[in-house]
Amino acid sequence: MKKHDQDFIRRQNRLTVFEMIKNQHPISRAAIAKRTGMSPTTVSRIVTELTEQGYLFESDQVSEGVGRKSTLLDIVSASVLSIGVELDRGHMNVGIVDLQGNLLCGGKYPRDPDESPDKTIARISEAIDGLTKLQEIDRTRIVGIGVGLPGIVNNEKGIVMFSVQLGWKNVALADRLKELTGYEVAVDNELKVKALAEHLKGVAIGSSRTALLGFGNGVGSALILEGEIYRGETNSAGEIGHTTVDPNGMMCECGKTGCLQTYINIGSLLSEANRIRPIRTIEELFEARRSGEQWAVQLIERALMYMAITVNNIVCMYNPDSVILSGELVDKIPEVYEEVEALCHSRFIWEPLRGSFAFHRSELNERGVVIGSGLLSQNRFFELS
Amino acid sequence: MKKHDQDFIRRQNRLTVFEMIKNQHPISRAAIAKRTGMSPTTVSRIVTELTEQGYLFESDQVSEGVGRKSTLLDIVSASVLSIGVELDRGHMNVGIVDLQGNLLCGGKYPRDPDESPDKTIARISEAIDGLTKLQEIDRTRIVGIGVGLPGIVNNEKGIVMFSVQLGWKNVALADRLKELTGYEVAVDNELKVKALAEHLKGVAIGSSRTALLGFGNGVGSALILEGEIYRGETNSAGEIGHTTVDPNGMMCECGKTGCLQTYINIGSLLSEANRIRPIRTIEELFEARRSGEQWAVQLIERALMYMAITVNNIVCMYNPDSVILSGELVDKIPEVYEEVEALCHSRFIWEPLRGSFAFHRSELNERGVVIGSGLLSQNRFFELS
DNA sequence: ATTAAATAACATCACTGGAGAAAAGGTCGG
DNA sequence: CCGACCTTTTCTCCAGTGATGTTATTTAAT
Repeated sequence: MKKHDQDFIRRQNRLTVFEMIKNQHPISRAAIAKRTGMSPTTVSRIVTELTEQGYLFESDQVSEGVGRKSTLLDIVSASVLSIGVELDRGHMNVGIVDLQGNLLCGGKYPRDPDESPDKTIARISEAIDGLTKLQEIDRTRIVGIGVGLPGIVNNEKGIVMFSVQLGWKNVALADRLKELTGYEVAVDNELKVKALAEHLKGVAIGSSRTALLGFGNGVGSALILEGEIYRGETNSAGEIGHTTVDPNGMMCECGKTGCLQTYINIGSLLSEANRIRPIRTIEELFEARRSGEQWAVQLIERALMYMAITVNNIVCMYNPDSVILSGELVDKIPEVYEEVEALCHSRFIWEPLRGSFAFHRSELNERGVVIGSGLLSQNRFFELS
Repeated sequence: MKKHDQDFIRRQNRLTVFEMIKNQHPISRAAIAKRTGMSPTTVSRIVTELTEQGYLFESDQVSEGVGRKSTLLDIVSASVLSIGVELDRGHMNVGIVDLQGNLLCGGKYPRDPDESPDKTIARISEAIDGLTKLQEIDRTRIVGIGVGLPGIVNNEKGIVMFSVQLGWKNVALADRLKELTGYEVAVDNELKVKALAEHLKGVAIGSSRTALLGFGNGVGSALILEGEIYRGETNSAGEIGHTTVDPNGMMCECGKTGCLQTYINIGSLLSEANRIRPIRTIEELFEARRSGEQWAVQLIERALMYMAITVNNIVCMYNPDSVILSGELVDKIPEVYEEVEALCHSRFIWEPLRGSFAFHRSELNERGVVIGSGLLSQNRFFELS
């Protein structure tokens, strides 16, 4: 129910042109006009404006057959920079991301799981100071900070509602970090920004409906619809960790029984494994399976089956065009992706939907959250400007 | 990546004004201007135009305190009519729906489950002829036909991909019906249009994210996002009947095991019941439970539990602001709604999401599909005009 | 006299379309 | 073989269209 006026048109068209160049560079003015349906005049005017603001440059002259050469336009990728932050229980990652989603520089910092929010926020700020002091970075080009973390986030107000992994509850992360650094801060759930990154710069470029699944210390999913993160009413959409997959199953920390996460969480798998014999890491567990220990075979096969079931349930409900598997389990253990995919295709996907989507493994891996957070904050910036 | 131009603005603003009057009638020009942010001039101009086209009329003059009286505007509800059709295995419903979602007239017609598509389509056409011959109906105001049916539908092309209930596969319903009647035809899944009806005229007015669940001969769900049906890639979003809820469960007709529908389908419940003793209808089954027959208690309680689990899974994935229960089971058996709601609130909804959504029972009941189909075709009409 | 609703006349501004300059390839006659 | 000429394409300039917004005016109530 919002009005539309000339200003809206202008901003929208500017954005359309900019996005098109960002995604399909290098490209000529004429090609943009053709593809968007705008008149060449309009495109030219917008391009002039964007060039003056330093976002674009004319990269080359190329002959398209007969006629005047077309001048190709390209993005000045360093014209907009943002800082991406990944917060997790035991570590944090900070990086500087450019317009094209490249990680210009970055660092990994350990974090004490019991660290207070204030301490962590201060250390993020220090890390940013450190990175931006590197000479190549033009600090005036930084438009904001994005933070991705596990847990439920109020993304509008930038508040971490609660995060089991961080041990946080009701932390006004955005406000405090903005106070400290002066930059605009966007906060969101890690899987949501990771999905955004894969959609914009990873394996799901061009997809209209991307579903990303994260199998790791938590279990979750995220959905990108027409380039936008689907959030739901309280930004909790995709919290599949507590969907019930077996009413007779184990007790979950949430107080229900048979939650999905009790079957495929790394923590749950390890604690189950330790009923048999001491197992420290998930790699050890898979090693035990490879060497044929029956209990490990059973435990892991059950987990893999539930992962395939989860893919099916996601596909039935979201009906996406791309499904991406990600998370520690997928990144660290090569067979997880392959076996889940095989299970899906052979048995667990409802037949009418087989082939309705592309199956991918995360391409950006552990850089996904940092890149996604950075891109999120850039998106926020462009929406406003 | 589409251009925005003045024409787009104009259409959009016209629609905005029209929608606002439709939803908040009666309302004055000034109030519309305030709420949309448009200038009074623009609103006045659009109102004049819509009035000339016969969609609006000035209903009353009301003094809002000091100052000139405001003239209230209202919808001419009969200015746009459409035909809603509900197709099901054993019957079909046809009705005429006005702008406000009122069912002006309608009829129920039996259908032979083995009837061929051509026969059914011909009978729909006859039924429409019958209804439109009623004198009160201004046939020139009818803008199209909407059809809702169980099954997977290609809504863009109006093709019924397949429908177990109707026994149809690859039927070009829209094209054939358009040929026969001359009207534009929109086709969609019954739950999707039912959700649309509840969102526009039923129990979920004003909701931004409505999830509707249908428990009946099939099991399904539909999601309305910001007033639009969420369809997914192949218009199959929300097909929860074949999400897996118990990998060790019963064989489903789809070839997988433990599909949700094997637990709560009316058909499945009856066939399970008949292992014990002959049971014809779902009412009989619930009667058996009320009289304390243990097998019936168990069977039904299991079903109710799975319904609650389904609500939880929907809530976790879609994170809606409203959840609507509908379908034959809910409509015919009063305790289903109450018990499922009780189960949800006491045990089955993940704690952080309790209270994040409103729980409703379908308000339009068996008229929902007819009304929704009619409104769908009206929406289609307004998008184009 | 003041306030609010509706309207009329005028102003603003984003896009369009046509004309024209620039630049390259193709064609054709000498 | 080569230069003149034509065609095609890109891009820009300028006037024109049509949407909304602004300001002033009329009407009606406190």
